Amino acid sequence: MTAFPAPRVTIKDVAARAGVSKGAVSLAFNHKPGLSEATRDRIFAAARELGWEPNLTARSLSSSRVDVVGLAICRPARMLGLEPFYMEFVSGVESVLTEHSCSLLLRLVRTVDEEVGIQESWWRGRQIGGSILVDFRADDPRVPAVERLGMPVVAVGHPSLTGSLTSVWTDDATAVKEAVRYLAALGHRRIARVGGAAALGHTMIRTAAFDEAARSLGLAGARQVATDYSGEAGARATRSMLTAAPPDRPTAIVYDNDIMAVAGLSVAAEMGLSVPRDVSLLAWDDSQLCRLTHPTLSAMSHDVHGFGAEAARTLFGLITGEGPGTHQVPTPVLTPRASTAPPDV
Amino acid sequence: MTAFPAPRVTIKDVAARAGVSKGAVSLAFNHKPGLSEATRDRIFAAARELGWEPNLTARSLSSSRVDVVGLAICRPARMLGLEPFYMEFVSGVESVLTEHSCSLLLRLVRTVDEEVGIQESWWRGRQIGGSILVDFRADDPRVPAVERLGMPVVAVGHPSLTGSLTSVWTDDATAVKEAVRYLAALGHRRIARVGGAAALGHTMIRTAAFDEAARSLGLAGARQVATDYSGEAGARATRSMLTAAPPDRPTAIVYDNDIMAVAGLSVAAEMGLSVPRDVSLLAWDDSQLCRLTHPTLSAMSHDVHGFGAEAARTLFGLITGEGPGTHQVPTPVLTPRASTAPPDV
DNA sequence: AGCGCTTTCTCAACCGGTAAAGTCCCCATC
DNA sequence: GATGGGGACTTTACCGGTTGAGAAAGCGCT
Repeated sequence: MTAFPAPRVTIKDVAARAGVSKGAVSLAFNHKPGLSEATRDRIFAAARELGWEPNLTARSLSSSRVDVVGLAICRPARMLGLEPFYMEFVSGVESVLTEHSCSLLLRLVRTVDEEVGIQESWWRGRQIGGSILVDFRADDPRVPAVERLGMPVVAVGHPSLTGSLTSVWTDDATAVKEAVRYLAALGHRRIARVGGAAALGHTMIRTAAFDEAARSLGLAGARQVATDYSGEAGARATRSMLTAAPPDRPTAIVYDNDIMAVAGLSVAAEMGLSVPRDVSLLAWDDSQLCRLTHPTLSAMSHDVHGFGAEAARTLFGLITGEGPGTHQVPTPVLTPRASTAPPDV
Repeated sequence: MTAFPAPRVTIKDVAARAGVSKGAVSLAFNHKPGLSEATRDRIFAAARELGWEPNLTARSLSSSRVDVVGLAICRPARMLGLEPFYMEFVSGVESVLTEHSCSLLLRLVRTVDEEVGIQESWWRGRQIGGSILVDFRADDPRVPAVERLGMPVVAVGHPSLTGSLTSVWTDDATAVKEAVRYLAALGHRRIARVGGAAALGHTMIRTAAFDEAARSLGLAGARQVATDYSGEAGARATRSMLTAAPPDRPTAIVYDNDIMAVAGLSVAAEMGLSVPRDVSLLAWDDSQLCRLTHPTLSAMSHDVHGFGAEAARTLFGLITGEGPGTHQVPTPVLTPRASTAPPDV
């Protein structure tokens, strides 16, 4: 990719115009002491007149700072488009990056291994100053890889999955238990859960928590399945659950995201079941979507934007020398709407 | 943002290990002639052993190539999360970038003016080799700005909006007319349209096309409103349209995206109206969402992934010296599903 | 043996900044 | 009146690559 034939202005031009050395220009633009107000002003004026901004490439070469952070997301494109989660997460990340005039390098990948390669390239090629890692799985290959590289990263996931990496996480287990307890308190005994991708760590955590909650509440009819997070999979899972003979049919279903819950809602409608009379549905992540359906979807709400922001903040802390640690963001809370009610006995 | 205290290996180390000069290493890694097979192999072996990859920062400094393209998206974060369009678009862009080992610099902005600033900074700071511009409006300030900068960009939008910039566009006007003709052919006379943000160029184009189609078909009851693309706005618009007295009430509604169509569907349900018997609904962009509702939503389908890919391809063409031009991608086509039917007279 | 031509590498300048060390000048101090 | 200490800049050496101008070596040919 070659540059356009545009006469680009450099620090030298600015220095010449302001009648100073380029060192002085550098000092001025980095707000370092050692320049008089007058000179500083002259330099800024010259820069403004010439439309100059420091070449970040050159800057990071000599100062070995890189004002870019990486984020690779690994999900099939088809699914990504739909999951409100990521865009909201990204927007949270950006909100913090912007304050530090830092940019986000985004990459969609197909596999974790591909991501490992990307992250290595980015880091070795000095393209990024650090990275945010999402979607951890058991024995995630990214953990040893980034440890080996000595690359600053914040891992978005439960500390049990992220090894020694600094992590930002939300207490999914507690949230799942709250969801189950809520449905049980409404009177539901046969509660089902349509989970996300089985390989993902937080799915495993939620699955375990669901089992535990069901056991501790003595819910014999609890069951759960893993999907791929897609609406189709959610619809399929719901259909399969709701076609069971009534004594086995769940009276409440918890979904791992909102897309699947929406799909579940329409499967219920298609089967002539009324929500919440015949079956209660509870979504996860609570994007705008949950308020757009009829009935509106009860959900475990989660400040995804804030989650992203916290991840970015933590990354900055790490890069500027704070030690590693784990940062917990608020646990998703139940937001009851119209899709949950006591079972119709 | 300072680098970690990691002993990073440079081209010099590789050269030393392979017993050659750094110029030789550079030749090898850029696949340029002038090296024997044997040396080339030795160099690659040394690089592999040391885990070296060329520092892209240094490379772009000396070669003035930048393997990064920019994309700034201007929509309130709240809305972004939901619109499947962007993530799908981005994934299309990425699919092409990846082939060129190029990365995407993403930024979410609040206003066009902010975007102008970002793009200027990116370009002047040599952060990007070019940019993809989306969401054009009338007299868009980005057009003169990037022309002045001489920055390679591809504008995603109708040529009438993008001035002299190379553009990639889809024929929304024809698609709108097809939608209206289809509904009219079903027998609808009172057709409404819930449009997107009025300030956006493609909304204006669709609005004009809708008017023209209605006039040419002699549909007296056609009407349309502009919204902000959000589900809430879609719900509000639908509610206001459907509460009109029956002789004025539209029997079919076209939406500018799928989120609003989903919202419209639930408003109909909430009002006790049956879709498509009492009212037909037609969505736009046709993401997975349209197949998840009950009834499923008829939609104007659009290969958004391919749209993004074409934009990226065009940008590469531009950067590598192809002249400007306009590239049209396929017009959205009608995909009838269960939400449209003849009106119930 | 001498000449020209390749092929294969090396060398050194340069890209546009940063940063540490150095220069100058002015002013206070003993 | 010499000394010292800052402030305000300038100089210069990098950062880690690329690039074009040589240089050394090998080879065919007269």
